[in-house]
Amino acid sequence: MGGTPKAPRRPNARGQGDLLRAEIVDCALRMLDELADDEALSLRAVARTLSISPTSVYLYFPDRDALVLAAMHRCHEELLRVASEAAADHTDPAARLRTRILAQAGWAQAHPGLYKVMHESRTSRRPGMPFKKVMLARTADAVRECVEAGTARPGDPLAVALDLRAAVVGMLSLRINEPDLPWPPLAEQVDRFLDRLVGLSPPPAGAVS
Amino acid sequence: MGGTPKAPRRPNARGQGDLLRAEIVDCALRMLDELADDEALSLRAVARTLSISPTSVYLYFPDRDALVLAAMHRCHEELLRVASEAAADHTDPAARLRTRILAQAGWAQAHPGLYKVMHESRTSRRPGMPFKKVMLARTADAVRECVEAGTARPGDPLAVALDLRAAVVGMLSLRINEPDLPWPPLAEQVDRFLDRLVGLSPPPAGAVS
DNA sequence: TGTACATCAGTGAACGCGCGTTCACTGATGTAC
DNA sequence: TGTACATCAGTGAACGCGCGTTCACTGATGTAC
Repeated sequence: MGGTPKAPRRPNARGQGDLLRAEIVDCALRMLDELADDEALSLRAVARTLSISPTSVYLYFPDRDALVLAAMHRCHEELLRVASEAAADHTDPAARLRTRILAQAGWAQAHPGLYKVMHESRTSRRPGMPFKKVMLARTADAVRECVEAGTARPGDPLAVALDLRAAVVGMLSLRINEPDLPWPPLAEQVDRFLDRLVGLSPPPAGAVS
Repeated sequence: MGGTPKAPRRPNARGQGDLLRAEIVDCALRMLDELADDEALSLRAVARTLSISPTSVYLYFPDRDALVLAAMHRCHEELLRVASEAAADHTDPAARLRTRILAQAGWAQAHPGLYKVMHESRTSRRPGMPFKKVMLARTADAVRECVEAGTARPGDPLAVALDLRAAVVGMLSLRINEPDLPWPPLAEQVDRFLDRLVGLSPPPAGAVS
């Protein structure tokens, strides 16, 4: 995937031009996941993979940059959705926080390249990409719920969330960048962070791994 | 720095050819720190900055890749040296561990681009770059000293070091990539990680900020 | 029912750029005789 | 003391490549009359 061009294609039906736009974003996301580097993605490579002309991309995006931003925007939304959907399965605040973290971690392990692009790339630091800020705010909200429910150690939810996110982000980054280290099971390490940094007691039983 | 070429230069004296090699590595390191991306460094840009011909680089490195690896190798050694020198100032195991972590953090904040290149780049993941493994081993040794001295909570030093490094690496990565978040003072956050994750009591008094 | 025309989705050739790498070379300096 | 020569540090021109972007274009499909 990403290197081998698909078969030649027929133009989309009249009025269905935006289908190609979605395909371009899709393809860019797949390639970004493989490249793990937003600067390495080339508009021509995307076009080649889709068997379209490079100029066709300009029908939907003013330049290469806009394509990358569109891809990252979609990724951002999907990641927020994954975490929120996972949290919606639970009513207990502690389980909600834990599941949210595990969902993010699962997504990161499934899409390590995209994780790097979203968290570590130059483009992710640009204005208009408040990605990590939103993630932090969501984590802080989940921590606050736990504190208010009395299941977490009292404290400033934002400060606790900063500690927790640092630990989780670092763990994921190291697991991706240094997979050969003797990593414990992911859920076990996450639970230790929740216990030590948030003051959350270990969960009752099995959940998402 | 990095963009403006220096004045034209005279050839080094006979027998002093390796001086240029050192200058090339130096320059590559400065540019890597600015670029924060090993793939973005071009051999031609290095030559341009030093006012030498691109072909001169080939006198000392077989190709662009070898230049990048040489730069990262030097960076690796310097980072290890910084941490060890800082630790050598103390005999108390807890202070040694704390100072080591703070030295690494200080270096990362002084050289954010190089930090990213060393920790997050594609090149850093290649065989022959056991950079993060060595850092982890040093941290584990420092933790072991604390456990044996009874100043840290008993436990497997390697597992504790993995947790601690995850938190520290994530904190540094987030501080670099998302400087606008409401970060507490660095030493304060490090001490909290040492307390919660290692079981180390807070230190007596002031130290490196 | 036919026909002119607007609209739509997409193309092909060409541009200038910076890159890594190659090759044959220069000009100063030391050394053997 | 002179001179031929080897060695050394470094250069200049050229190559082919993939890139982002531009421009004028094609060919099918719907619509107004």
